[in-house]
Amino acid sequence: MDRRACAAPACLVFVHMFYPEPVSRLVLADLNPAQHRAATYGDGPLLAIAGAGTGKTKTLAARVAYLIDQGVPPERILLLTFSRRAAQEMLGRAGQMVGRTQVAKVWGGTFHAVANRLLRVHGHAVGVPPNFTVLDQSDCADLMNLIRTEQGWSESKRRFPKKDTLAAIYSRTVNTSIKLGQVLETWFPWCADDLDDMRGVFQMYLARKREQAVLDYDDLLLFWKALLQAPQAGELIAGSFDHVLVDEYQDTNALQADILASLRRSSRNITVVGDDAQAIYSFRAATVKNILAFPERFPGAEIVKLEQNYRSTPPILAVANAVMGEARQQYDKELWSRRPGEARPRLVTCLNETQQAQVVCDRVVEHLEQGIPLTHQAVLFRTGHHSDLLEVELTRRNVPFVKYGGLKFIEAAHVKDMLAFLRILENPDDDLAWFRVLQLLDGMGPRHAQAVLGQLRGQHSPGEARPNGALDRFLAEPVEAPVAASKQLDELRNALRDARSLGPAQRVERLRRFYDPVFERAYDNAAVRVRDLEQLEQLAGTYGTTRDFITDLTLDPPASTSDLAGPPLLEEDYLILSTIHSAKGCEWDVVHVIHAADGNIPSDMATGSAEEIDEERRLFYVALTRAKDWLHVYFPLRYYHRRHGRGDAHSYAQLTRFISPAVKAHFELDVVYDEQDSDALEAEAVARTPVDALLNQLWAD
DNA sequence: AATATCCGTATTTTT
DNA sequence: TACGGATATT
Repeated sequence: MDRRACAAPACLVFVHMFYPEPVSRLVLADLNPAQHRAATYGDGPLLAIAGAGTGKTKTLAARVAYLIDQGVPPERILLLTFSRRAAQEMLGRAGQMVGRTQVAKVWGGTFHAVANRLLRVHGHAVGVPPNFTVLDQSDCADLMNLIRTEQGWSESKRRFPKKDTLAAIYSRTVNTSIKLGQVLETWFPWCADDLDDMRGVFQMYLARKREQAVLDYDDLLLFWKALLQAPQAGELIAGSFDHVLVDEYQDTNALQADILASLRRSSRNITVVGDDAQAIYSFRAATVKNILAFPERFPGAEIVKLEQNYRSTPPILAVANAVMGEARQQYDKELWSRRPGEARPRLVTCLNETQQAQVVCDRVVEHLEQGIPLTHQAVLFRTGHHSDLLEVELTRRNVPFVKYGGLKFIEAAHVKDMLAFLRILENPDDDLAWFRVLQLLDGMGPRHAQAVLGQLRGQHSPGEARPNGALDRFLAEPVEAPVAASKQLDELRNALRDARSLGPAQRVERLRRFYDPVFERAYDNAAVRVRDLEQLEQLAGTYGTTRDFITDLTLDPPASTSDLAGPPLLEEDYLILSTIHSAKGCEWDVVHVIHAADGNIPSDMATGSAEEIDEERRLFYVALTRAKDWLHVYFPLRYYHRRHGRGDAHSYAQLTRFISPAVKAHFELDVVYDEQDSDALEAEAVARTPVDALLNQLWAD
């Protein structure tokens, strides 16, 4: 049946009379009044404030389905999400309502992925060639470092910001659209003296990127914005979407808000969904202002609030609400739930990190025996390495797990190497890729690599269009290089020559024949890493072009190595370990939050300002609200310092400040160590220093 | 003189 | 993983 024929509601009723049940009816019957209002809102701007677990995904999915059902062509719907996973989830659900083939045409993905897609087609309008390659954050930092070194800053006596700081400052400036001087003053005051020199570095950074046809993450957004302002292309792109929907709007930045405004110059159909209480990405220049100012930027916006929580039991919500109730800024919503379940969240005080790891393992297994599979349980923590000890313990006990966040597949040196080969083939002007590849050869350090690169580029002064042909030149004529490298240089030449005419998977295969021997000498645990390369090769096989393969890999990197693993592994049951940031939008039956100590949550790195602490509080809130039925929060009393071989240097932790006495009252308090241990510990603490004794009293209650 | 190599140490969160 | 600093190698 052709649903697109029935555009008007009256027509739906008509269909209802003659067909068993029109799809949109089925969908909407399931929604509460607020969700229904959001899903079926007509034309014009719509702001949905959706608290944690209030069925946001369901509502947005229903809205997509509803729009399609109303006759909006799916390819004229743009759904911007925070991650690829979120887009897939939402479109998957919408697909169940109106059919997969329809939904497959919807433009869905992250801002960056959509920008990439548009720029491949329309980039010429803003001077972006279609074969551009994308720099990830560490590539940017590397490029900054290259310039930094060339400028002599690495040998200079004067302190000058390091590459990561430079990249962070640059990105912050771009994403906030604030002048460099003010950015330094506000967020990097210790670098304020370097303003002028930094300006020079950034100018060179820009010039380099342009001549190499590479874009960094920020460029994707900047050029998308520019594209929208270009006379013809802008009109064309803005006009090609009837509806724009944005998820997690609280975590978008000024640049993204500008893009949306440009995108909606004529049509006013825009839906944004978000929760100001869950804003946790200000370090990426996201600003809650976007969501707060939405009604002003899009006058006449309808505001819908989703407050009924379907995820968590009342006792879990009570804790979460109590934590947010003590926030400086008050949020005018409070979640409530009708879900059955009385199990109170548990606050587990452990002696130390080791015991914490053991108790977490114990409880995970208890829940497993109770019938809750590992995949329905998650351990959440503030930073990637917080799970180190736990990982060891889980491995020891043969509990399989998958870790999200932390060190990613794409950041592994050998994966970056392979990607660099592919980047050369895709975009021979990508000097960063050349630089990396050349240094893999024997006797080739930064100096020689630079020299070879100079030869490949030919005589060329900055700013001047370069003759296309670093790769052609490399394949055609020998280069001057250290003797030690000459044999490998020939092999590299052959590998690149052969690979050029092959498809993605065959390319990786051919390049590996060159790379594997190099790599086995370069890295110690080569055996483990080889598996990654095999997986990379396999993954490449699922792509039609190398271009798609490598951009996808940089824009939506697999969150964990197991993302790449084949079906057999995925069918197994495994525990989820995740940073709280990566846990956004997810939910589990059982959630274990570990390291709930001040210094970890809030992180020591983020206690500089009241705003930062507020964000840490929201982060803790996000962690708590991931739990459906059981919530365990763990707190180790004692932290050992980095082992220097001697003694047992340690310090005493304080329970996170976000669990105040009032909040604590909502918890079931678990003591998992002997009273004796605790007494001994206390005595020791008292004896050690008066300061520790004071601290000790603070949590002694 | 220019690189390569080894060692110890620190590292927030991510598109 | 990347760095700074030291030493070894060409």
